[in-house]
Amino acid sequence: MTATTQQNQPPAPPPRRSDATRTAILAAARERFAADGYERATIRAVARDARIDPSMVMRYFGSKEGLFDAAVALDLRLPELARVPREEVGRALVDHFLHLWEESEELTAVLRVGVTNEAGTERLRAIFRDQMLPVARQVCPDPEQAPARAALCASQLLGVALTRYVLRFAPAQALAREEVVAWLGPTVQRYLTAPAP
Amino acid sequence: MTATTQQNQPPAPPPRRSDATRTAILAAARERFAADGYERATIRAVARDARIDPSMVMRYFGSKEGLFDAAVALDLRLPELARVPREEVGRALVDHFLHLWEESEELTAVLRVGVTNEAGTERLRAIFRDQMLPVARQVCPDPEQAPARAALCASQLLGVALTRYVLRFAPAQALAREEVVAWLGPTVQRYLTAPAP
DNA sequence: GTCTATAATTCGATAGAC
DNA sequence: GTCTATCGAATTATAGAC
Repeated sequence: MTATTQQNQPPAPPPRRSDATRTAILAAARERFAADGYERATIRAVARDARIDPSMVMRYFGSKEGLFDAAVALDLRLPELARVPREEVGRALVDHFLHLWEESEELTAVLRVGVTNEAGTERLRAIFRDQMLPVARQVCPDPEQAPARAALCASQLLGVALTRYVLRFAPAQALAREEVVAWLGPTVQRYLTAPAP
Repeated sequence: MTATTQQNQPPAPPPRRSDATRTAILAAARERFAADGYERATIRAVARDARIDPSMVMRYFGSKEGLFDAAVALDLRLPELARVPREEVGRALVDHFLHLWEESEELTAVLRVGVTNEAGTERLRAIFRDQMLPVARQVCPDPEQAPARAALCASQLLGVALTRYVLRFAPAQALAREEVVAWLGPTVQRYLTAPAP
């Protein structure tokens, strides 16, 4: 079945007939990378989950690294926080991150892969640099301190994700999301806006 | 050269002649697990670093998992903190952890492995349960809240180690250890002793 | 105790028929 | 676009000579 009925939708994405296969592969890849990390997430397993042939993964994405790059295009959607009052940005950030983490497996995938794969590490560094750092630059008093403050925020946000969603410490999972926000919100707020100690 | 001159030292460790090989293997294993994680840290590479034959590793430790178990016997030495005043335990904990992390590769190894290997995850959970939790029980006001407060501390301590020593975010590495202590000390102190929000 | 040789898998990647 | 078949390399683990 060829895509016959499309003549002019220049800005709209051209719906190729292979898009379904493509997205199925990517969804399966995210799941596997999140559950197993880079090394143990095999192309064969991804293909099995997507109910296609392993060689299709190679055809679509060229290599395992190409598959990872395509599967994890992480947008933290931090500009959504642009309109919260300056003194509430800590709570908002924590709440936003927890929602992000729970609504998709992409963050778990990139964290798990980032710990054992060099390309994954570089990806995490880029996300920090391009998405977290600008927020700190905008919020914190002295722009020169922005990198340090952003790094402190990242340490707490990644740390809670690590204990809650990757290592799954029982007491970390037992906390309700509102409790985590109430505890960590002031911490992140302080890292961003409090005078340096 | 056989160990001839030992007849009675019952409590003292019997210095077998193969101990040197054994410790060389373990040191190499820690290094490899810390640098590469579980999957990419091969027995062959460990043996090469220790300048022995790969089959010796199997003979000494039975399997790759046995090697990991033997290589990472993590003692956080937290009882050392028993005598610091209650209101300074936050700073002391952060300082202690940073020293631990910088003086050996064992913590990096167990964290990296814990993220992608189930046995490693279980090891990290055990360390949290047996070493971190008791400190919280001793310090925090309501013992019933100890697990939650210990989990919060772990999230910040593991988070800063993650960004500093594993992912190596540039701004996280640029911070001096004293700066990290000054920023995170109050955080951990609050997680342990401040009234619940 | 140490080493050689190799078994038994598993993986990423490729070639080519249909 | 999809699949079969397979290559070449790497791994853990074992068997056995010395």
